[in-house]
Amino acid sequence: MNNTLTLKNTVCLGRLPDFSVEQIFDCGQCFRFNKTEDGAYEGIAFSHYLKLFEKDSMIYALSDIDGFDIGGIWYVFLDLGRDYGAIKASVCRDGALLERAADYGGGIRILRQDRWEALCSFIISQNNNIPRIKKIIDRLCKNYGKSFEAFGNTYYSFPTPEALLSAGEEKIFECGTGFRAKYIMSAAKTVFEDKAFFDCVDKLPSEAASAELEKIKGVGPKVAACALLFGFAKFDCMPVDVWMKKIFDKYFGGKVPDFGEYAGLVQQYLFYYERSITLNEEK
DNA sequence: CTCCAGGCGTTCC
DNA sequence: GGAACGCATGGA
Repeated sequence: MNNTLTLKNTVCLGRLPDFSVEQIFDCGQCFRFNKTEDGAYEGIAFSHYLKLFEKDSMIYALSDIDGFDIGGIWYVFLDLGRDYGAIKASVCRDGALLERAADYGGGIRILRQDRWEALCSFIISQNNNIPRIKKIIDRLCKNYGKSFEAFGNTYYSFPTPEALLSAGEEKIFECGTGFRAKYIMSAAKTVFEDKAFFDCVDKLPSEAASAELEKIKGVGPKVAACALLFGFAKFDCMPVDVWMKKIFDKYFGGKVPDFGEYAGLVQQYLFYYERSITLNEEK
């Protein structure tokens, strides 16, 4: 990458409270961002390139498009308009686990991802691990996404439902999706045939929205919750999987607590906290 | 070799 | 209603 170009196009976002680039992109909520050699994170969202890094407690960004001002695509994507400090103060009062988890992952923001990408990505995530999920999505994008140039490099957008439908189930299977290929096709078909599908889902309260998504073959409560949290910013949706059930069993006596309005965010703090501890123990 | 990974559909009782 | 099982794949 051209260094002069990088410096010239980098914008400083200032000191962002409750904002950690590493935590945001390393907490398992998105699959198209990776750490660079120089410790930044870069990736593709909404068919554009974005790179973020921290220096002297300041956040810097590089993109092939503007959008960091109020209402811009990165402003929305990074959820810059939300006061996470206030949310943390209002939800984490158990004095123990939740407090520690929110403190540990306090820089997490729930990214407002593309709705189709979120749904499709978490269909792929089922019975799968994060490195392999990333590889599969990368293949889908390279094969069926639209290419574009940014800073002298070629990147690929996430494929549209139409592009995947045109490719056909066999080709999607060949990207390593396995038994999920038919699920991806059914989701693509639903979204392609009903242009208002996501807008309808968005208008529904979370429980009804989940039921609507679960009509798609291969979408269960977990995939629906992830899609609604990360694609629709429905913060009360809590993606409870086998992993989280173990945590609830360990700390809450097996029952899944009701974390209320911000259950999804609280769950993400817990997920990141417990997972990081486990990963560190393995090292 | 077996086991597991941010699950879900099917089949059985 | 819920427990058991298969599913594609690759890394540990």
